[in-house]
Amino acid sequence: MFPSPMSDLLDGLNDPQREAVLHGDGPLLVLAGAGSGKTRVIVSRIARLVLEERVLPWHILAVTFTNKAAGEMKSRLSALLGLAAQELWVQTFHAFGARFLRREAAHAGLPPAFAIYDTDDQLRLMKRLFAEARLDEEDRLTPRKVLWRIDAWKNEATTPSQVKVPHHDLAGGAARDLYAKYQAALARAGAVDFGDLLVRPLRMLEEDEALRSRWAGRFRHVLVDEFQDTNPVQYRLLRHLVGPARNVCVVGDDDQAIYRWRGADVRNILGFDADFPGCRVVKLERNYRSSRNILEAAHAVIEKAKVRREKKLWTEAGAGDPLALLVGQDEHDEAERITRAVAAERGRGTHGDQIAVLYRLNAQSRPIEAQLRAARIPYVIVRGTSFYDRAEVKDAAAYLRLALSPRSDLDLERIVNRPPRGIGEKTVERLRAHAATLGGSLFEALADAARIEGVKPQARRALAELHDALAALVATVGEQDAGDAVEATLQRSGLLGRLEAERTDEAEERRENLVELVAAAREFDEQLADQPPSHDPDEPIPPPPLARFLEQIALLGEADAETPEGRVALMTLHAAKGLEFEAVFLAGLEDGTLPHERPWDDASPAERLAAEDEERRLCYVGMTRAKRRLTLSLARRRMSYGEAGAIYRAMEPSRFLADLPPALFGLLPAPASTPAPRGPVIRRHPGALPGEPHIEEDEEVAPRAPPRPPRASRESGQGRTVDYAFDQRPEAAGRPFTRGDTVVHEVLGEGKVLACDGAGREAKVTVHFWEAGEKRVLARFLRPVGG
DNA sequence: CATGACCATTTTTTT
DNA sequence: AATGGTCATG
Repeated sequence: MFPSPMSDLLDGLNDPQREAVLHGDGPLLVLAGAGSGKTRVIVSRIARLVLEERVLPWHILAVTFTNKAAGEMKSRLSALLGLAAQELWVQTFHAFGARFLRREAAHAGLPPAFAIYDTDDQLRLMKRLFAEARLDEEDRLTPRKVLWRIDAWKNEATTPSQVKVPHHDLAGGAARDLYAKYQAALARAGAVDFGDLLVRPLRMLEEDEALRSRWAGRFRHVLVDEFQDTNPVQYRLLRHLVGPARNVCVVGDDDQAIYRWRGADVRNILGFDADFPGCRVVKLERNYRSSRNILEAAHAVIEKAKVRREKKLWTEAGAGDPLALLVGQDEHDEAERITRAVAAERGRGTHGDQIAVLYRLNAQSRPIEAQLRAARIPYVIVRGTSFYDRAEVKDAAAYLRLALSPRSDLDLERIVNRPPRGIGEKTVERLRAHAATLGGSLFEALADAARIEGVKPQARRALAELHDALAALVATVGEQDAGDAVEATLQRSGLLGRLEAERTDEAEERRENLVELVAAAREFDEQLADQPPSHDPDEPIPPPPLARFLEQIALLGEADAETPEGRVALMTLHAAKGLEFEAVFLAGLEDGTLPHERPWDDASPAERLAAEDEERRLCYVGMTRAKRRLTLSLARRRMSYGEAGAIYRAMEPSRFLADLPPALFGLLPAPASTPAPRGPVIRRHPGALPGEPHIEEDEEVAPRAPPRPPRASRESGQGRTVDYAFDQRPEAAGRPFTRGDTVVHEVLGEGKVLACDGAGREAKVTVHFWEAGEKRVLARFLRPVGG
């Protein structure tokens, strides 16, 4: 007998996994703990639907939250289904929204090649509106804060006219007015922002019966990954897309809900079975990823969350290595210790790309990068964007968007004097005024440059030249491949010429970035060419390649770029969701960093608790990324804004550390005591608000502590232990423990070995520790090396 | 109008 | 630290 594709799909699945894959029609909720094989379940289920149930690929919609997740799913499906996989609708919610709006552009009142404004565009637009409304940050209202509110409104599908603001809330009222103006500006430019990608399709579906039934009948199966992170708009959108057969499968884990700040509502998953009566619920609680120590630790943290569904993952894996804790004097020292430990990890044969350093804030990556670079350890920063965030690339993108939709005033304002062509603020003001009298866009005013009042001949000529260049691009770009369009634009705009003329290293780097942009566009063209012709009868005429390329840039950043092999990955905890590594380093376990605290917001107590819960889940997500080894680290003090201020803030170890059972950590011989380095330290005086530090001035700045020797030294004995942690694992001690040894426990502090049996490869050690004035006993098995 | 010096502000987290 | 904005100067 030949193995059927089906038996391959089910091979090695446990019972609940099988149940989820084989579930027939009707709603299905899969509660999938970290590392429980959830992606495999979704992928196998989709493959089964296509292979077994003969569902047409374009009748299946699978949505994820991140591009990484979508990419992973697609590539696994390609392996199972071949070319058919390309016709599945597997994408992020936002990418789906964009696709929806492209199809229904006419209906939505959008140009077919509408632009997608990213955060940066949004901010610039809002600043412009502030300037026009002559609002100088009244009532502590800043462009950023307004955008924040708009985002929140959009997450709940609230239109400007639906916004309810109490009379006395002046800032709220102003924000609402700005929201209306902001939407009007987007409409004028024929653009949408990220929020619109979800809200507009939702409104269209809610308002148009015919459209609704068309889309509700379109997908025979809808699957949603990371369902715990859906916000109200996404959820309502989803409900419209689920057809009458109610074939909806959602997969998620309330313990991994980390997007509350973006409007995600865990109640979507907690109440799903109520919303879809008769829903089958499958729980995946067996973890296949991590050692038991790691799971225990993660569970100890998540268990303390105030609001959560009680559950516990289990595993058949062994205890594995103990956790380790590195304590640095400051963020540099922390980074140094992490780097040494990473080097040791690689020394044991772990591949670089199986090692990750995770942190709460992007800013934490800097010192770690510096140390890794110094140690010549190759690394990558995994971040949504970076390449496409560069100024020159954004300039180029603005030209490209203008070429597709010349009405986009925001883009025109950005590039009107880039490269510098002698058009200053005054000229732009006149241009704007002229556009206003014409009642048209800046581009139309530009066409009429000859008649703008009060512009000097020189500037007038510059305006006319810019218009000619843009008009030429507008005429050609729609017909071209993305690569050709980008190349022509870089030439015609003068962006490239300017950088070539400038003979500095910086200009050269910028020029290379632009060349890289052309290469990316060409690669995109090739991908398009490789795609098989669609079998979907509803497939509309595709928009110009350039428009699709720009969409990819807006939605994807460079996340799609292949992850370089063998490099240690650095990323935020948010970015790490859904990934796994042999060894994980979780940095910055301090109160204030993780859990992160925002001193400036005056949230209600309930808010604060909910926020702390989310930080806990974030910590949990980070810990559960690790398969075999988990190392936590912290800095005892941390510099706030850069080196210049030279102001440290003293940090307390994270409250989450206190939740970890001490026995999960390794036991080590006591290190030589090192005096704490002296330096200016900020302490919060009792009763002070966070963020209002008291600076202790009596301490002198001392050079940073010299790097520690990598091996534990033995001589201390009595000495007061300064660090309560030490960054070697037991085997690094180089010899077995004996009675009377002074040891340092990474959490409890210093203790003495009272009993010790077994002399060979394993020894049982009983140690007494003094913790907060209380004597505690710790017993553990250790495997010292050598002897 | 362009340029450069000086300053204030910034930090969550991502699509 | 790095960015963005304001102001004075050429």
